Amino acid sequence: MHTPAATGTAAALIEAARELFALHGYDGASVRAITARAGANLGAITYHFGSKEALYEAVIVVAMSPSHERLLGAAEGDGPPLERLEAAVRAFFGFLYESPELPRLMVQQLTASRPISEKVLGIMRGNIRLIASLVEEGQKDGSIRAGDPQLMALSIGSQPIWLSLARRALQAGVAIDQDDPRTRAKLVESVVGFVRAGLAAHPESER
Amino acid sequence: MHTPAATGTAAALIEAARELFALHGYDGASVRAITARAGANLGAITYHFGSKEALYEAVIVVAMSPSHERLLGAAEGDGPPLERLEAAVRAFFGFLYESPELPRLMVQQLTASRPISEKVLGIMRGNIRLIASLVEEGQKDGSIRAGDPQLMALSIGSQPIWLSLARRALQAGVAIDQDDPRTRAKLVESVVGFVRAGLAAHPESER
DNA sequence: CGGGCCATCATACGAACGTATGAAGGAGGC
DNA sequence: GCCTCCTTCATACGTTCGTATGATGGCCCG
Repeated sequence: MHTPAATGTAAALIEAARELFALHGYDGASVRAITARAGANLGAITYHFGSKEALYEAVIVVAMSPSHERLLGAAEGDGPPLERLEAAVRAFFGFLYESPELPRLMVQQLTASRPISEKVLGIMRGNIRLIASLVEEGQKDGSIRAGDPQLMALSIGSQPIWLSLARRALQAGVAIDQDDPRTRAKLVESVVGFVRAGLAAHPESER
Repeated sequence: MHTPAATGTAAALIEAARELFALHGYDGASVRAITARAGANLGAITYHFGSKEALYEAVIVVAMSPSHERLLGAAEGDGPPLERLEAAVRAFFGFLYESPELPRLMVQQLTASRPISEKVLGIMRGNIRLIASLVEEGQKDGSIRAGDPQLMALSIGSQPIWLSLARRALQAGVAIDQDDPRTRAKLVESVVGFVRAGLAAHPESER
């Protein structure tokens, strides 16, 4: 019933909630902790959003929304589809690096018991379609091998998402520290190379 | 301090906890709900495991442990490394299909704020090393292109894990229903094809 | 200047949480 | 038959949860 938009307090609540939801999960992030971090009163969530649940929905929609524009920005251009796909992978990595909380929020939505928000599904669908259409374009001009474009898009998207999700585990488990720019660049380029090789129709030697 | 092993009640608690933790997260699954589902008394968790936290640790270790043996079973053999890698991908998919709760439990561990259990890290590390060593073998005999084997292993593993995690979202969002065996087989084979293409050194035509 | 409105505040309420406690049950050894 | 130990049981404790309530503050418009 509320459309709180972006007053100072509401925006601060969304930001604090994004951090705490990502860190501790929906149930693990208490209304008291969120309002305290936002510098707001305990009743602020109820007042601005109606309930904790509604705040969560607002948080994830706000966090996911920019991803599609980022992908779009990387995908447009006049280069060959394969190159634009590589740019999209790099852009997606970049976006996830800037929004490290997003994969955690997404995965909570995907694995929770309640139904997935229609807005979240819509954004996800749009991103998959965008990548799939690039693949299709490459298949038409012969630069990308045959195969279901949608499934290929999923193979592509899996890698940035999961590698961002597992950041802490990779650091602790196999000493891959994505906070180090050089390490991160290596990782990104490895994935880009894997995607390029996985898609390319002609087995031309690379680089 | 307890080493509960597998008495009836303790095993039932682990099973019920695995289901509820996967469904609702650590904080979302209450001790009361778990014990009720296991048909045990409210105090059973404290008695057998000492605390809810210790039960959680037991659950995830028990769930992850078989994965390494499954991968090992698929990876050994005398075929070419690329074929054994494909078998490993298929086996990993199969394992995740039989243990749909596992990715959810894993991702909770990876994204929570508390440190990741050393046992979980150990199993993960073992799986990555196994795949990486297969890649390395293929690079030595020239069948797999150059590149960091560990990073390539991460690209490979990302796909089964994330696609299992996103199962519900893929069903609701892009109508890919992994419960349908034919759909699932298509998905698995698409990933296997992507991995093969992503690794292969010689661009020989496939199939 | 005064009344209306929106935002923030302290505080309270009932419910659910994880854990602690001590009694009751029940099979096995002497 | 009784004593012992392991397990299960009902119940209670203190804490924290999300939300509700009514008072208080400050700004704008008439």
